[in-house]
Amino acid sequence: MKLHLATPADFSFIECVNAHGWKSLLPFFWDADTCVLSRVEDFGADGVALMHVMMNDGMVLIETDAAVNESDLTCRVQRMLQLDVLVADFHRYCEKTARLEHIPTLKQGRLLRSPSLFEDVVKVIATTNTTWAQTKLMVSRIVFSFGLQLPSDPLRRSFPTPQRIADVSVDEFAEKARMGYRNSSVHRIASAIANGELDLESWIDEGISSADLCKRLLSLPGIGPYAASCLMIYMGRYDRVNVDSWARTLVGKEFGRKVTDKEVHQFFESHGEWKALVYHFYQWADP
DNA sequence: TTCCAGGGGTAGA
DNA sequence: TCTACCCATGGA
Repeated sequence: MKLHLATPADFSFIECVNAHGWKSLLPFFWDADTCVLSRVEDFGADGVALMHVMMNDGMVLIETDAAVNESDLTCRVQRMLQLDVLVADFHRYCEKTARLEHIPTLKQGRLLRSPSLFEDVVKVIATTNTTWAQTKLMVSRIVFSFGLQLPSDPLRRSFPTPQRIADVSVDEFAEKARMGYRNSSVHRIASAIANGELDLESWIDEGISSADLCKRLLSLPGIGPYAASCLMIYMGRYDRVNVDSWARTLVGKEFGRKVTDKEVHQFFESHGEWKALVYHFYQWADP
């Protein structure tokens, strides 16, 4: 089936997909030559389908290899591409701020995210204290071990639901996912969702303050300041910078010396509610 | 062997 | 609030 979605004038599909590394984590597959983003998606009662997302005549075109619920499909793609996230105010701020002028021109500001907050949480945990190569391996092991097979190509699988992970013991999960000390965090979160103790997805649309949202995210096992700030970016909250080793490197170059996390935060302090996006799309003098 | 990578959790000061 | 230490994993 085919479906078209209208996009805001300040939306760029390419910039959204390329904004960070998520396009390289299964079940996402990004074909840079054709500019088609695809992934296997578990539509529950509608089954497992292969989804292709691309631009067509200024609109987002979604193609699936099986009939699925149109409303469900639309919601998932809108979340993936942050079509519901407003960036106009951020672009206006960038227009009058040094080293940010390129952002509205390129229509940057949206970041590819997973169809569910659960998947984003698991993937962010998989980025902590490890290399990007290891992150990709951890995520691919989760997908291949616990995701559902695509009927037309059993080698491709969906990202598992919390229930699929909760259905196995933490030892079995650890043996297959090999996420090190992160195993128990992921399994605990999946189990809490599966048994009804935790309703992660409801956090997305709740109109709570950034401070309260941050507290909630920090209450999750395996989620610390860095991970919480990353997840807040995906939820349209940019007032906390996700200080990582790359941020310390870049700000350290600006200062010409090693910097503390506090100094990295201070470096972005003047950008107020846009701090995290500024870090993400900042034009560094010597990257 | 040792270090460390897109940190988190904890204890102690 | 800060520092120090340990935490699995796997590549360099």
